[in-house]
Amino acid sequence: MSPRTQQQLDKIRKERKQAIMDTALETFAEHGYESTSISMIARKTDISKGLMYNYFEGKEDLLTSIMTEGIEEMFSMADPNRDGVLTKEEFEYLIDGMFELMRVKSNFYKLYFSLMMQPSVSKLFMAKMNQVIEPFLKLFVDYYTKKGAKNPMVEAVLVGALFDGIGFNYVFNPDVYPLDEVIKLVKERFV
Amino acid sequence: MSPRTQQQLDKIRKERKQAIMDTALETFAEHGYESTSISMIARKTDISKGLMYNYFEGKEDLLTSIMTEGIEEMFSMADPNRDGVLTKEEFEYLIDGMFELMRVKSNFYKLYFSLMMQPSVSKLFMAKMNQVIEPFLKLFVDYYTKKGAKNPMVEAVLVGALFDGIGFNYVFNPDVYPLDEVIKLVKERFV
Amino acid sequence: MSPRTQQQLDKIRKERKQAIMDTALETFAEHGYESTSISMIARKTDISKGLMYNYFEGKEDLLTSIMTEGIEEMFSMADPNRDGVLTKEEFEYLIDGMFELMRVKSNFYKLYFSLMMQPSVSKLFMAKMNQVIEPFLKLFVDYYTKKGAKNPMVEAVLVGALFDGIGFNYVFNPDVYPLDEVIKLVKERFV
Amino acid sequence: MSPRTQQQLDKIRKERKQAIMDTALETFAEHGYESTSISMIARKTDISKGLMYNYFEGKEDLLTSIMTEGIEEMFSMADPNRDGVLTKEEFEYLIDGMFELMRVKSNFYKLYFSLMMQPSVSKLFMAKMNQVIEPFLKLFVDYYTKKGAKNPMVEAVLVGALFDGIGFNYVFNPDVYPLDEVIKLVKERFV
DNA sequence: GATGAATGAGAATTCATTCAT
DNA sequence: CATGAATGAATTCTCATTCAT
Repeated sequence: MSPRTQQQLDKIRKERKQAIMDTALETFAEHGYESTSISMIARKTDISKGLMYNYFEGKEDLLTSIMTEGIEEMFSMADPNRDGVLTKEEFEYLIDGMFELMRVKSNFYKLYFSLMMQPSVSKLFMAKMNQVIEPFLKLFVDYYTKKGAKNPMVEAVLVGALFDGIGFNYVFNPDVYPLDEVIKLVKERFV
Repeated sequence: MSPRTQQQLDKIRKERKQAIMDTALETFAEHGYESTSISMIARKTDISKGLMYNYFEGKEDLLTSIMTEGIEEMFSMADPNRDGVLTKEEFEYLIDGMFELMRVKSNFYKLYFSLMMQPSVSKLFMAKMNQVIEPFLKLFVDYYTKKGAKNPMVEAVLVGALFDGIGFNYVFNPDVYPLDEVIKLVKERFV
Repeated sequence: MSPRTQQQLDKIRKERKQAIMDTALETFAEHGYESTSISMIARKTDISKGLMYNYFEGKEDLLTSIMTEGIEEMFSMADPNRDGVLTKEEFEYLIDGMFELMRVKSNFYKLYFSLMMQPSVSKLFMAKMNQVIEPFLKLFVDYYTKKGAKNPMVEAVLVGALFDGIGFNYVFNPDVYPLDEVIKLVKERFV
Repeated sequence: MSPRTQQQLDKIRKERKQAIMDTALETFAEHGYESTSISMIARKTDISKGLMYNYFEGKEDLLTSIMTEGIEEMFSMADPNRDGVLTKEEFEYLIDGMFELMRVKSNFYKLYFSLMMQPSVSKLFMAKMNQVIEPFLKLFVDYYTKKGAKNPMVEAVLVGALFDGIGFNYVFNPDVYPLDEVIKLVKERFV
């Protein structure tokens, strides 16, 4: 047996780190951050408690890593800044993308929503999330401005609230929520 | 010398109990249910930890009491069942009532939202809240049916999501949120 | 209404004190000393917690009072020292008396046995109980000496153990224990 | 460097667990189950409170483990079921074994007796103990039947009470109790 | 890297006792 | 005399984190 190369080690490390984060996200989403113990995550990931601390500085670091990754992923997947202008088709496409993200990353959204509710925790992520949200808001404002809305800012805020509300309702009841039809209606009414 | 009369005792009990519930609601809303300790509440209410248990069976009972009271208040304040039919004016009035409630009881809403995010806790209140929400949903469906909407149910669900989303955004940023204008727009767009 | 006389007050006081002790004995016997709370006793006796402390200095004092009373009662009821000599008939009579006492005062015996098991507590009562037991033991020794037993002391000790054992088994299973037949056999074998 | 092997871990766990159980048995026997705190046991075992919960689910589990072990040990050491029949010699041997056990495991017996006194706890062990006691009782009944006793069952019950009583007296005064002579007399009188 | 034993701070809860009324 | 609100110390238990191996 030749010893593993540095690259192999890096790969293992990266994969394991991801495995921990995946399990943790799932568990945080299911039981909440506070109610999830490090032991639980370690057991589910099939590693020892001690090893967790080799990959993350602690529980909070684990949470931050998950959230950061999720936010970045959101940012990269749904980056709207192609040319800074939104056509009708692009708006619709963006809406689809957004809700598709919720479908695929529903655990992330669950966690996100639950963290937003705890101001003491949320400050950590608020800033980051705002970096994601703001460009969208700006796009919306531009869109409604161009459309000649009386108060484009408010219009944009309303759409933002709508996305949050639908997401919020959907991720906690994915099985019964009529997401597709709701999306269709959103498009009719807000695009 | 002589012991307190029953009335005096009742008064003390009622006031203390309310004081505890007020502090607890505030603290739960600020830090979340899990992250709030009984000690914290006791300290803030300026009573001993032990006394908490004279008034509530435990942390969960305290939470339940707060939520039950809040839900009942909500129910009584915003009871829509006058004649089971919603005119345009009544719909607008109802919207105003709803958001007024959020303004006044923003801590309750914060707590409500945060609890909904924690499956472990939420089951307790889901049922109760649904009793409150369902009649509204039904009213909305009727309203949109009468208005001749293609898909009244989806329309109602969308309004529900909108209320959640606005509430959610508002209670966590009450100072900067343009609530009045958003409400106005909701009325224009959804009534 | 004329105020109650001192005698009436004394009577009330005495009766109430007895009522507390009765309830306490019952509850201690049922749940054990440690597991019985002052609140529980107060509630059952239908008085306030505070009043308990008007009658007893504390939980331990209450226990001591109960035990002292019980032991004294035992002493007075089963006092064998008529002339210091035990005939066969008297021995049998004494045995009957003893077990009759267990039947009537089974709660006291339960408590007694359970306290004896906790050396830290028992020291308090050991001394007192020994004052009760010793004369009996002496009587037994005399009896067996007169009967010409090889080792009267051991004989007496054995009878003592037998009484304890039967009592112990009986008070914890009074419904199924064949007390009468066992007593009969004890007499046959040991008188 | 390298983590401990499974064997090392097993050894540590087994030893620690046993150490805790030993201390706990001693302390329960001395102060009673209720009056013994986890802290007390941890301090005596020279480990942290928290570690207790690595080895036992809680105080009750600790008690159950101790009792189960003790009962099993009793069962295995004093198993009378060789051929289901008891000769005179075997009976005497059995008596010796029983009291030898009391001598060696006097703490277990103390705890056993004290638990039997607390109905709240006792139900847990009553069943188990009866499994141990019943075969003995049956043996005794057979023995006395064969001996032609008028009422073998009562005879057996009496012997049972005697064992309890002697044990009870002995374990709480092992230094002064004339156990050997009492045993001798028991054999003379009951074998 | 990897393990899980071990710690210690802190959580919820209980309860004997005190005391203002 | 009587009440029960109030306290505070002690109890059981949890868990993030450390560390010897």
